[in-house]
Amino acid sequence: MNRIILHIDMDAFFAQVEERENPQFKGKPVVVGADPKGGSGRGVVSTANYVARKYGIHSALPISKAYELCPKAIFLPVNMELYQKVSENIMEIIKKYSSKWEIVSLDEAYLDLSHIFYDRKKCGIRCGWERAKRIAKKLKEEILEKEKLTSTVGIGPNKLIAKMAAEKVKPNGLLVIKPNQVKNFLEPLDIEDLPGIGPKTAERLRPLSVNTIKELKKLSKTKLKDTFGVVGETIYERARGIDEEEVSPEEIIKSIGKEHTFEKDTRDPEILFSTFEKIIKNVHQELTANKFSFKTITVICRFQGFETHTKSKTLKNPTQDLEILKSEAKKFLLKFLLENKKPVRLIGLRVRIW
DNA sequence: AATTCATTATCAC
DNA sequence: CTAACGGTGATAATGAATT
Repeated sequence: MNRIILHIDMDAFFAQVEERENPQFKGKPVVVGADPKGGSGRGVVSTANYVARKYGIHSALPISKAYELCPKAIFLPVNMELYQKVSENIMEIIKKYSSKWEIVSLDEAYLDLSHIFYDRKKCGIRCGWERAKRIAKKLKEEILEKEKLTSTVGIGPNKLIAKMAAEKVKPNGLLVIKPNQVKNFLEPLDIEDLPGIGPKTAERLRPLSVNTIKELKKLSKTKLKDTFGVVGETIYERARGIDEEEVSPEEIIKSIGKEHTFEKDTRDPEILFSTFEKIIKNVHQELTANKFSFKTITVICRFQGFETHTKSKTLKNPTQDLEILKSEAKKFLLKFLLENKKPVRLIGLRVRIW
């Protein structure tokens, strides 16, 4: 079945919302994320607006580096409640454009517009893509009108192409890639532009003289499968623009967790255990609020130097008992401290839902 | 021998 | 000291433990 899939992505979402709320920020570099603390902050950048990006600041960049690149930027904490509220409004708008939608995150969604091929007699199959483009313009306009925020839309024959198209024309862009354009669109792109190829995978491909998708396509399915396993096969398909993933709002949570990075690495048991206690309670709270039981408990401990370890235990039977969670989790933390004498950077707890 | 469990690695947002 | 590196969640690989 031929499809028309739309992907919409809000431009520098968190930063743009902050700019909307504080018009005096317009034209200035805005960085939403951890507190830089005069250069000693430990977190990362959540979102940088496009002015800040000119300084080389981007998502996931350590906030200390961001501060170094542009100390005069406006640094703001993440106001998640605000973004959540704005996101809900936007998603309500998006959902009106097709009954087949999928919310990916606070600022991203897919729409399946395939129905426009059929639902108007006088419009033959030929004009489907033109109509999709009109719809996208309308959607972008409505969001700008009602929420005063710009977005970028990509349209393609599947989710993969729609997403990659949007990625290429940010910010405030609109790009339609029809089936016969997929090959030319993909081939010149860098391998890291392909969803699923991150820094590690790219690092292994570049020495093989594989830097573009065109070059990636020279590798056989067998070679990719042997080198990268299941992911390798997916990469093979994606490099050819093949993606059959449906647009659907499935959302089955499989695990819940909380973690915390300390301001300074520490071995102080008071700090470690009181923080861990809060984490445990938070996880349990989340659990009971959703009437979930858990069966597997995983404790994460990251030491100085970023050395990260996990310990996990699967219970005989699923339970909701806070006391079991507490005692098992604390046992693990204690073990970590006995096994490893380094100061602790992060502790975390995750449970697999039953 | 097959399945589950524990751990690490990688990716995305 | 020469990188800096959050929080949340998913999935896969691999080897060990269990059934």
